[in-house]
Amino acid sequence: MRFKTPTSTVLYSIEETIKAYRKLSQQNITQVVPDITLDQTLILMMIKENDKTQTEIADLIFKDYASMTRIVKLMERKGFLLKLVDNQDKRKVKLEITEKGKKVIKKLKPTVKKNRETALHEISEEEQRQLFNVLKRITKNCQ
Amino acid sequence: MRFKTPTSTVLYSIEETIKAYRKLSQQNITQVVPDITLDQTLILMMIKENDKTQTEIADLIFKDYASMTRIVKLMERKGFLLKLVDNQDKRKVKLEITEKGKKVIKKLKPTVKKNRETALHEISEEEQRQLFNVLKRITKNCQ
DNA sequence: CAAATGTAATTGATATATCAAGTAAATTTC
DNA sequence: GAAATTTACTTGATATATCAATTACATTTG
Repeated sequence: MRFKTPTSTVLYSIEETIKAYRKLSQQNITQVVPDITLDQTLILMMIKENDKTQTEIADLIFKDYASMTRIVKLMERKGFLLKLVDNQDKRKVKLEITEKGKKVIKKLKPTVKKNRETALHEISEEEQRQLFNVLKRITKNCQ
Repeated sequence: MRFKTPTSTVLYSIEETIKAYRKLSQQNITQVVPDITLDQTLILMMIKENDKTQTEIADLIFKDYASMTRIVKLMERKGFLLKLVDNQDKRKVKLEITEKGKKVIKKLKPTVKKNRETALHEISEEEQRQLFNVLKRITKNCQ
């Protein structure tokens, strides 16, 4: 069998797609809140949903812990959240959203929703299920 | 309809999958050639297949031109390739693989092939086609 | 309980992503 | 054919990715 050119595999469509989606998302987010990134937005939303530590949130959004530390530092600097030491276990960091952060979430929720709808326009539930299924299997193959 | 948590969308499976694949690929590449990245490997392989300019190769692998400039600079520093000015159009950069670069390609070709096979293990041709199809539609939706 | 081991997070070094602004060469327009 | 526009690439600034090494605290073991 001939060697396929790097971009002729479906794996590169995956890259292409996620880049296109991230670009769209960032552009729309910037129009509503100019000084926040897509990743920061997702982190804010994840904090709100749970009461997890920094590391647990990192796992949820597939971030390396080192990246997470740095993203959180920037978010703290921008006043979106506060880092608090967990009193039960002083190694752990709890993240608390500031008022500014809450306002940002409120403003961006519709944007995030719209981005997803835009991306998944006319992709049926069944197709999404299949996509999810195949992606999960590929992920497992890689682990 | 309730607002979905950021990670409950298929869009985050896409991120998860590509990260897992890149990690696997990088680990296997490093075992064979310790000082090259996955992106650099793909660029080398794309140069070999075509006779394209730097910008054209950037487009093929979905790289921003600024990123491409920097990646190419590092690759030149490591001796994998040379940057040559196109004499027909002096704005354009042609990329030439060095002997060292050629050896690297030869060594890594089986690794790249194996990585793809690992990732796509037991994903049928039909599933790959469908995956490709849906991903392309999502990409278009985002553009 | 002191030593060994494990865990959560940080830091350093290097690579890549992205946008905006800039440069130099080529092409178009008037 | 000089001025305006476009094209190919570069540079600066900032954000994120990744691995390895380190720190601080927690838990386990002997």
